Amino acid sequence: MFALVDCDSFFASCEQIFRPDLRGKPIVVLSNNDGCIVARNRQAKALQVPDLVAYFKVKQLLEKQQIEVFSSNYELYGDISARVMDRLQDFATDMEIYSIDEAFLLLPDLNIDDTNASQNSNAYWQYGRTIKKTIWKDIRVPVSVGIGATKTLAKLASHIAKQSLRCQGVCAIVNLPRWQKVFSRIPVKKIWGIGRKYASRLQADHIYSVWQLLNCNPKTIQRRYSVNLERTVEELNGIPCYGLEKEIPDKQQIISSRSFGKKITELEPLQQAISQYASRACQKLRTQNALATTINVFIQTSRFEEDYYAPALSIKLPCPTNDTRTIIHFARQAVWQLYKPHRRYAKAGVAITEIISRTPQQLDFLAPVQSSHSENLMQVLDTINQRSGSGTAFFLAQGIQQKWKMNRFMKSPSYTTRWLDLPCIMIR
DNA sequence: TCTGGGGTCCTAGGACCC
DNA sequence: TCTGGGGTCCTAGGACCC
Repeated sequence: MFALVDCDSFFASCEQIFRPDLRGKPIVVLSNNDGCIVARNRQAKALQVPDLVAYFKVKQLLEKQQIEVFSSNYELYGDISARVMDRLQDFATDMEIYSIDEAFLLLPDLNIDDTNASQNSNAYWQYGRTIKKTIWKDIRVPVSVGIGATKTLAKLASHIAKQSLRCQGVCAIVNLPRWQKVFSRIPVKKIWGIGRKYASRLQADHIYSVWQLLNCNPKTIQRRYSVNLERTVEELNGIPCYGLEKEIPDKQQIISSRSFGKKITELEPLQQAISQYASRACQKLRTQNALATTINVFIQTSRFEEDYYAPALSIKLPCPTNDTRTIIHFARQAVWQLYKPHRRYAKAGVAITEIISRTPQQLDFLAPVQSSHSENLMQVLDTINQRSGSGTAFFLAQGIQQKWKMNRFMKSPSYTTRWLDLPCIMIR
């Protein structure tokens, strides 16, 4: 049996750990730059605060309802997540960390009588309750637990666990026929793997509820929709199509992008921002010991304004590399080409779209290779940032960070050409 | 004035070859 | 010049997830 353990409104719950006075009160957490709402606790949802809505649109509502608002703190959330995952290990024979706030657990055999479905279901429910109580007791994070024979059923169970108060945060789907009534009332779009588009196509075919989809012929579904949806139908019937994915696979692409707090119209700040993203992407690249062969650079004005301008440029690198300076160089060049003046840029980013692993064979094959000087410099950079916090060591191309006064550099006419790949270390 | 930041997989269609 | 089938590879776009 699989269990899906899902932290309840995770970011909000993390904030509450340090603000126990806010327990039972409505709170929301905002995205980067406080752009929009990314997490709401149960009380905030009850007050009709919508998800992923622009902050400015609901600011008044939030103030009127006295809803506490937090800027996001991803380092903190990562830390709490690691503690939750660590604790969950004790309850599983195997485990997959699915996202920052979710994990699939393969449950141990509970040694129960297979012929007695209701006893069976109760045993799993009790087990789920123990998980929930333990995580709350040890870490003060509320979780929901869904249990089922497949990942899709476990997901569905966790949805039911969150919806119904009677579940007390835990739902075990053991004997499918008993769930006909409940499944008939749940719309298909609540199923893992079914989004807006599939839901409306299914609706056009008069398939509305989970129970209806469960009773469809998988092969028909495959022909009419896709193999994925066919697998979903199988999984709903308790036939596993997906196992635990234990190993974290190396990323096939790495994206680093941000919306700006304030719109940018000038070229240089845009290039500094791009340099910043290029640097982050390279850092991620090096942690998986890989090299980039192609990057994609994009800049965008706001989608919400007229005359939306969102060009992108894909660049094949002359040789595979993970040297921040090289990627910065090409990324800046791309921005220079894409840039048009008199526009208000709202967002930019760098994506490393083609990645190769840095195996010895690859390096032999792919000459010329990075110099050892480059390797050493990147290692020093990463080590400093690991030990002293990210952003401690960087390149001048990324712009002068924090409160640094580097007027002499910045005002020099040759600043952009001569010192761009100069490494800098910030002294705190 | 202010509107997230990541990812994966599948499929259809075009280019090209025999 | 037109007609035909079978196959692979690549890419863009669509759909989904958190």
